Amino acid sequence: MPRTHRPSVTIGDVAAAAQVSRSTVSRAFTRPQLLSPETVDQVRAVAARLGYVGNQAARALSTGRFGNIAVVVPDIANPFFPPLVRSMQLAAETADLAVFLGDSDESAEREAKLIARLAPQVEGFVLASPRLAEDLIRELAATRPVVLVNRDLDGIPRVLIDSSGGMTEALMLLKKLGHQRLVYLAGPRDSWSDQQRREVLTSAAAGLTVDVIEVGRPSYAAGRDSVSAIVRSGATAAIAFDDVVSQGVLAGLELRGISVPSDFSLVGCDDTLAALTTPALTSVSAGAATAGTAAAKLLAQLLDSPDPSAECVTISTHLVIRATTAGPPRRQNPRG
Amino acid sequence: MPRTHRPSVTIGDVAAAAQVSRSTVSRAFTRPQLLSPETVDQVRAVAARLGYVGNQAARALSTGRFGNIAVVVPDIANPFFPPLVRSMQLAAETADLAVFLGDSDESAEREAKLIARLAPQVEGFVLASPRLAEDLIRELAATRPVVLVNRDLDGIPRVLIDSSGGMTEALMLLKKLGHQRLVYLAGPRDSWSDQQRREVLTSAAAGLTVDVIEVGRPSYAAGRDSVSAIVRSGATAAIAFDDVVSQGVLAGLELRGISVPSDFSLVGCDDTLAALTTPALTSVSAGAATAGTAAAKLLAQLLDSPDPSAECVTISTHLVIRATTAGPPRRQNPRG
DNA sequence: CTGAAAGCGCTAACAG
DNA sequence: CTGTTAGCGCTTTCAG
Repeated sequence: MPRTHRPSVTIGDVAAAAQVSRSTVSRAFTRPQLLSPETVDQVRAVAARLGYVGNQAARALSTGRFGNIAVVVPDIANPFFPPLVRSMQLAAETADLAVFLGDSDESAEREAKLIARLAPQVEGFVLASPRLAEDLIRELAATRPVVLVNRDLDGIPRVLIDSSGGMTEALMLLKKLGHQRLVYLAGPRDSWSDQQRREVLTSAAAGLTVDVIEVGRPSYAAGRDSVSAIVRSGATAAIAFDDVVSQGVLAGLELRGISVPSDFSLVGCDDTLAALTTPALTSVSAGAATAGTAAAKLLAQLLDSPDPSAECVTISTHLVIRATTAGPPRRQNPRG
Repeated sequence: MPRTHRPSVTIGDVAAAAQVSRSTVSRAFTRPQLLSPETVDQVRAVAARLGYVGNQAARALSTGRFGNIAVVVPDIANPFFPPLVRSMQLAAETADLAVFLGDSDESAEREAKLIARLAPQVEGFVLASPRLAEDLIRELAATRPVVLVNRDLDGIPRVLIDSSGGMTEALMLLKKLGHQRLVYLAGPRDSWSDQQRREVLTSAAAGLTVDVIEVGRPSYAAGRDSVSAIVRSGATAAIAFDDVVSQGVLAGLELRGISVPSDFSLVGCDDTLAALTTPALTSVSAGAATAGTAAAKLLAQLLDSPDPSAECVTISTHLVIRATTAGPPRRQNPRG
């Protein structure tokens, strides 16, 4: 039955070359304990020589395991995610897991579609900053292992980057420097990170006045355009939802001749761009890479033994002080 | 033979319930034209009622088609790649293709491993800036459709971002501004982009003197550390292999009290960070997103009809002039 | 410890 | 138009 011809080396080829049965080859990889060490070595050597790579689809058909996971992010072009995805992929590789990437374009609907499309070939999901409704996530998680990143759903394994440490430090620093009034440039409302940051800032303000300015989808332009509102607020410092927004603010400030940090202080979040720019930004570190590794490991472990006890790993943050923070200007308002 | 039990409804269940053969069920989904409309409707109705979802692995095993492609990049954390990957994934989605992501960590060896691992579940590859040896790429391309990005291998479909336009413009601008001596901060030798840029700069120098400084793996630190060599060269302007290096140079320059652009002019490449920083960088646009879309479309088309004529789409570049370029400093110190 | 044989769920000739 | 049949490449009882 001649069909689509795929010239790849199969388990049969290896078996023939090694003069053993197919089963033996199979066992050499999946359950070497059942074979004599010499056989294992020999078979593996032959396999390596031939460049044999197990056909995952066939394996999956037989075992129900695909050896694939999917990571879906709202926007891979957002500098927060690449390190996350990267470390996840590297960690997945050591568990011999291949990874699908889904970019939902910040849309819950597209996220759902992606998940549905990927689900039949995937053993588990890593959902990074998912925009999906809680019940849909729970529904998915009932089906197969799901690890959340930066979304706090009780009972579902998750890794959370806890901004509160860094945020509090930022608050303290600003206070110590003498600022009294600041603004938070808030991110998307359905982002857990934003909710957390917002809460820390408004509840633990430590005697400072902090106004919230909504910038919507975090972008450079959004940051730049928020400057007039910042100036209007009379604040002498700002904390931005992320470094991209922060850069935008920096640009907007320069445009108005307000210089940082002498006239105005600025703190970003995530430390994605912060170290790479001039001036270097003060920022709350995020450890996205750490989170990625943790998520992959958590998922791999879940696949091995579907542990019902949902783990939650928390990654703490701290403030990295660079060049954009200083005391408030002498005059009451920076060029009002 | 009781094995891993997967409670899912199979084609057989549908066939039984609908009182038809398995083939009929199969055809109802894959080639409805071959069936009477009533049969199709009936089968589909039963399938829907039972919640039947085709098993991808089985389908793939039988047809050799997975509906999956893979994109492998040297480093997804390098800001050049996320927009590329993103647009590719979005384009792939419209062709109903799911995408695997591989990060080779700039290693040809890991790249080969990833490819081998992914190959059995993938219909085609997009290899972005592959570090792999030419013969290995050709070997793979003989097996299945492969689209290259920024690697120029005759006979293999590829999309090339042609820097020469932008580079030449940069040269012209710098010349017009009065610079006479500049340096090129060169990237990795096995990068096609670097080779191309290097050649344009050294061959089309238009009467300018251009020295080449090797920075190795392009990074912020590499750029920053190259500043002493730049100063030593006596150049009044630099073109960097990419924006990350460019940012590093900017930082290194500031550290020495050399200000940009009044004392020194700087041009980056790829326009990845350039617009997001303060000061905004003059940079050669890259159109990574355009390249991603083009690559995905090319691959999708190749999958439909394995056209032997290897297409090569070229994306042209231009210079985006921002704040880091100006004329060379005056010989004498300006007044006071 | 190793081989033989029976499928996993699906599709694709090939009849009828 | 529809059923029969023979696998895709792998794992896994079950014998030996």
